[in-house]
Amino acid sequence: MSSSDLASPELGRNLTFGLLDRLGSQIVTGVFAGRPFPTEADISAAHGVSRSVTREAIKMLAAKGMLSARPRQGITLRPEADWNLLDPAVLGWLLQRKVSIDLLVQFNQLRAAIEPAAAALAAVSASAAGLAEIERGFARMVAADGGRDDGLDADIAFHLAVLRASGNPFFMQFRELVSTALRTSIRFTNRIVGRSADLEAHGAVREAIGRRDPAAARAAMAAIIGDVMEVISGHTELAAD
Amino acid sequence: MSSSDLASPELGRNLTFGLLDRLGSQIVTGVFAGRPFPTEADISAAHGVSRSVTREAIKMLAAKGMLSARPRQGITLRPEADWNLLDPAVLGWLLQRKVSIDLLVQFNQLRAAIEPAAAALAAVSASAAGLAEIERGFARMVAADGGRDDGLDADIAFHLAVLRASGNPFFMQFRELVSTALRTSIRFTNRIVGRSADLEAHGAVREAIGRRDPAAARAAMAAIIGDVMEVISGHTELAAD
DNA sequence: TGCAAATTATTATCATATAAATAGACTAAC
DNA sequence: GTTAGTCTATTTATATGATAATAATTTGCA
Repeated sequence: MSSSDLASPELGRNLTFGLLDRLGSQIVTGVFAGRPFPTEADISAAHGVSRSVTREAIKMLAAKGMLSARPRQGITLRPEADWNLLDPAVLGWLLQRKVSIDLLVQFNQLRAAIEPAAAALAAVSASAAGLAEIERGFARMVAADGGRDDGLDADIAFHLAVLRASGNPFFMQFRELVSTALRTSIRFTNRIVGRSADLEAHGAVREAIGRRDPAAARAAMAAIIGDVMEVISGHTELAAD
Repeated sequence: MSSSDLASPELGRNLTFGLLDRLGSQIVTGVFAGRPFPTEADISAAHGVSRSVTREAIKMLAAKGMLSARPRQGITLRPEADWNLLDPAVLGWLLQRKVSIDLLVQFNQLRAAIEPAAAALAAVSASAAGLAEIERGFARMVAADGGRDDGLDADIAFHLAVLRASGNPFFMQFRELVSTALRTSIRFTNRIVGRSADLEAHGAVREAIGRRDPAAARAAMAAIIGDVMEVISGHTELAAD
């Protein structure tokens, strides 16, 4: 029932965040799909909390584009198109609904758009600190060398370092999505992080950025994600849902 | 003092949303930069509203990643890296701080990553309805033909249609950013929407998507944004801030 | 000094009362 | 019969006061 570890760690901190988490999950999993959304009073009663707690949770969901409240009309579910999907909490709830291949494909389509561009930008404008962070991420991947536990974390650290090195704060917004995609991909595909081909590809990104070659950095990053995408689509028929 | 027209239209609907808007603006414009964030009681007093209103506004800002509240510790400003920059409201506040060339460049770097990818996806998988919407957007641009008022709206409609036609809901998250970037670019650069070269470029996107040619669609969209970027950087030295 | 307990400042929660907004029904005027 | 106005019921919006939980700080003690 609790949300994925991706979502903000404070989701269960208190009654309000707990209710937020439960409602967010329920909304995303379609519990309120056909029927009218319950009223403030109903929610309070159903979850055994005061109106203040309910109202604050509702307001948070409204801030994420999921609900809207008006006098006499009540609380209404906003269309899915209005949800702030890149919000880490929403992303977390989304994974409870469907850790489907579909969602994974959509994640990686977005990664395929963002990460090569970030790599190219990083090649042009990464600071020394940014380059060092990329270097560290790669070193960790090398050290983890294959199936070790740290391999995935190192992989994530590397990709986040590239996003950060782009210098564009909007690109950093995708860190949760990228982390999630990597964590989820690996679970679904049993891909071995750090296997030689993968390591080589990451090395090419690191090298191109260090060499200040945006085109090569872009291409190398695109290759990494293309590989992932290929593995995923290879599993499309297998995985049930 | 009121937020940009981009931000949710309901920002001034009631006391809570009004306070949300004012606090969001103040935070983004750096009013609380050096000093500790005021307490719940201080905010209530300063804005002449009850604690409920204050708490609900605070909770909404927390939901957008901007604030965090804990007993005894008080309300704290979260680092800018945690803000949900793609949230339409945050985006709106951001434009009040600095409608700077910097921000415009960052917007268009993101557009350059997203929109060509969306165009390529649309070429592969757009539905008939999606194609029709793109077609309508382009027709509107042609009809507006040059400096007419509808030109900008038509331009925006075209770009949003491509995002939607991609079929990936995550790409649709960028509609506010794209709309804003287009509206802002035009104000900053006096670019004439619908001038022949621009129209031609948009026609190329439409045609490539219709022809189901992802590579051409990607290239044509990239060209459009490359043009905008060029005009913007041409103004980099001119605009003061 | 170092640890434990008391203090205190602040948010979290609850309960209750009143106000405001609005959808929908009803009514009256033209 | 259609329009505009009015009423009413429902629901959220706002206000307030009391209590609980939390954690930083201070105090007291060994």
